[in-house]
Amino acid sequence: TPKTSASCSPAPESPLSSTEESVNGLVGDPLASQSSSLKPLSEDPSGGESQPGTPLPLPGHSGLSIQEMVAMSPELDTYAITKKVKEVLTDNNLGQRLFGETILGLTQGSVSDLLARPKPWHKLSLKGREPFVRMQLWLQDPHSVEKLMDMKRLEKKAYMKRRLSSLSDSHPVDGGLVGTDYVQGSQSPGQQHLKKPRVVLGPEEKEALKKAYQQKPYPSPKTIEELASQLNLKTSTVINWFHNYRSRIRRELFIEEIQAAGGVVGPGSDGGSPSLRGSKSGEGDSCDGTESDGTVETRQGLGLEDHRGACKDHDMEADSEAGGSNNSPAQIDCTTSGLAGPGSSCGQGGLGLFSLTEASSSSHAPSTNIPASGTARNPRDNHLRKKKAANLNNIIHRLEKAASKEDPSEWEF
DNA sequence: TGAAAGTCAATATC
DNA sequence: GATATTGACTTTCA
Repeated sequence: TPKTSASCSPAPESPLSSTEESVNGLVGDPLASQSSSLKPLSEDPSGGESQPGTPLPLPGHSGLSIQEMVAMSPELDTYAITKKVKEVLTDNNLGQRLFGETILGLTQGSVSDLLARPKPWHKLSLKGREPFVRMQLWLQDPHSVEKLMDMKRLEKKAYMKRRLSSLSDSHPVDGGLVGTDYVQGSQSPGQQHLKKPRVVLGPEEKEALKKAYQQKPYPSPKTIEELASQLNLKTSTVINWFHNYRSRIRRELFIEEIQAAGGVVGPGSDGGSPSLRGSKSGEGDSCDGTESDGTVETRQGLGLEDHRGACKDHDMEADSEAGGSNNSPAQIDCTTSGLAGPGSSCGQGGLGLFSLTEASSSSHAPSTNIPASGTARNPRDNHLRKKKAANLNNIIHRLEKAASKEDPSEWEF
């Protein structure tokens, strides 16, 4: 399946060894031949306002759909691609919105997210790879910037035109109840119903949720309900928050791994051995890896009382390592999780498991005996160190759990 | 069926 | 005004 191949396949495609190669060196690449066939930017009769979700149709000459192209694509260096795209956009004063809507068929927020936190190729599903293939094609198109500039001009022209006509009509084009006032979708005004107001969690609520997450990245329904009632939130909000937080922490860690590896993304460079990667059940676990209790931590997790002894009380915003790494995203800092007892000290036995990461980030502490509260030269080093420690601890914990089961079929990773 | 992935779009921030 | 963040939702997948 796409997902399986994305996360577990040994990357059959030829790996790209460097940023430059991956961005510019696609000679012989199936996609390279498509580069010049990138569809000219549609000259939208409506005034150049393309919509997300209706990206430019793809290169026509081969008759390949984007899905087919994605499937055919060799492994791309997503980090290098986004870096290059950001560069080009900045250099040419092109906005994310225009780029997203025109080239990728995505909204500005999605583009921002994608450019800031690209996931490694092998972690992406086919769908997730699509924007990167589009970006790659765009970068390869010698007229890409030119076309986008044209589009920008067209948009500006259309905007001015509308402004003018609205002024002459003396009623604002943007007036009325379009867009933000109504639920997504284009109902006629009569059918429109008011949007649900966006929930904005307060700092205390976020803090409490983070603490709860540190204790249990996968809270039981009971825990969720307790959290919801104590924070006066809907359970769906709490559930969504956990989903989003897990997902975003995971992505943060991808980035960190990439950066720790020197910005080169290749098979394995995200620091995960395939055997450890992509294990759903193993990804991000609770402190004890079970859902058995789910009661005690709730009150503590809400920050209603100090629980520094249980899980480290640190700012998840600044160091989201509690989510673990891409190996097992949700981790608890081993220094305080209570798991770092005898036999599970941070780093012990983890050398091999982290050899890839460590090898590529020699400036960091050795993978063994990672200090609890890092003495790293800068917060980033410290952050990374803690993250690795947490990751190691989690792996050790799983190994211990597995070892405690006699029947190998019961082993859980 | 639950979790992850992917995305939208409102809102915050720069 | 552009970009970043994030709650909510849909789709995909195991």
